Amino acid sequence: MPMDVKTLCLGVLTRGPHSGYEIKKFCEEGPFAHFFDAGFGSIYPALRKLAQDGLVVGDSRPQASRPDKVVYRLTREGERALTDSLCEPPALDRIRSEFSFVLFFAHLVPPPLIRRITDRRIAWYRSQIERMERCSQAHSDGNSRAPGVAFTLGWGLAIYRVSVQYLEDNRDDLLAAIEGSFADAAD
Amino acid sequence: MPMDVKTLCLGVLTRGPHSGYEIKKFCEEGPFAHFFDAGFGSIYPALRKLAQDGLVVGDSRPQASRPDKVVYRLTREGERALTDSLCEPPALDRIRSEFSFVLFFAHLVPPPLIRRITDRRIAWYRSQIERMERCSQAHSDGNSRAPGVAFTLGWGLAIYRVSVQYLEDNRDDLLAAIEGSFADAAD
DNA sequence: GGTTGCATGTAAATGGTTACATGATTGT
DNA sequence: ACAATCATGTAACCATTTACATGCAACC
Repeated sequence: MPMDVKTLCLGVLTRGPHSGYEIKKFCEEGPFAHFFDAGFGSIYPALRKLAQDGLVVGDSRPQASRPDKVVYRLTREGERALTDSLCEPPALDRIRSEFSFVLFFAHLVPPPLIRRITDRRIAWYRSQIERMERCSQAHSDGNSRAPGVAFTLGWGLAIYRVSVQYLEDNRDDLLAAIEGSFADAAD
Repeated sequence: MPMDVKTLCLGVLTRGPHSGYEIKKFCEEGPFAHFFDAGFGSIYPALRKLAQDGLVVGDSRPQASRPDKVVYRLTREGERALTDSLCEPPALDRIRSEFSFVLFFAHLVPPPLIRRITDRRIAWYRSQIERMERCSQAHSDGNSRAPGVAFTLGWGLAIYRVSVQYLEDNRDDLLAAIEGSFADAAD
């Protein structure tokens, strides 16, 4: 088992029992929203499969006027499976950045569009940085049981900050450079 | 067409006619080896599909004692399709980092293993930084036709450098922190 | 009255990886 | 002798995305 949504679920469940919905939330707002993301369409089947394999147990809690909430928790086998896969040599990161792709070919795109998407991306990074800082504060007091949480948060913050810095420092130069070449290309 | 291997191929081919093999090379060693990667099993079918759709043309060049080399070049329609997809609002980056995942759960992994994989990762980043610096020099002279190339390279370098920095600065603290908790967990 | 949040799930389609198949040449 | 580089491709499998389906409660 390399790193798929199943392993993600096992990981989240080490932090306590949760439903599929909550796992999704964790991927969006939690401390590692940055390097892993999954949709309902992959989380629910993953949990079901894990339950079949005995790595998690689902506890169905009936709710008024809502589908039953199914809270999953790790079994011994599940813990084992997770630690086993954590001990396997991690593969290289897979990054698929459409934004970088567009910037790479910036000379083929109208400059105002480059400006717009760059500004948007900077704003998005800023919002993420804020979220991560809040998250960081929430984790700083007490919870030293999982030092990796703060570690990866700090790393993500470092990357996001340097990215904002870089984009702000170099955006205008890039725009100036393509302003000429894009005009040429549109002959 | 969002960003898939087909779009990647179109992008590479703006820099001149190339074979599938060369496109793969470009993904490994070229200036954006960092944010996109694809295997032969996806590149060859992608090129074939693009050829069917008239976005590229393949020119088969017989070679002695080797399979024919098929050199593809963009058509007008292909250029058009690329610029169209470049103008679509880029999706958020998808990152899948097994390494970060392991560090997040560092307290569940034997500390020596954490040290080993972290050292390895730092070494890998270093090698990538060197490669990118070489790449950057190669691109600095003359080639200002595509300013986005240097821009994305610089961005990648900034991220890799800050990552090495962060990992080196915080690795020992992380190890010290888990040394205690891992011993506890293994009761 | 419309949107957001809670809460689960399925089915089809897409897209990509992995493993296989072939084979000469060059370097260690 | 063995590995790596060049060179293409297919087929099976796997994982994930997307779209669909349902429906109440709370807020604006």
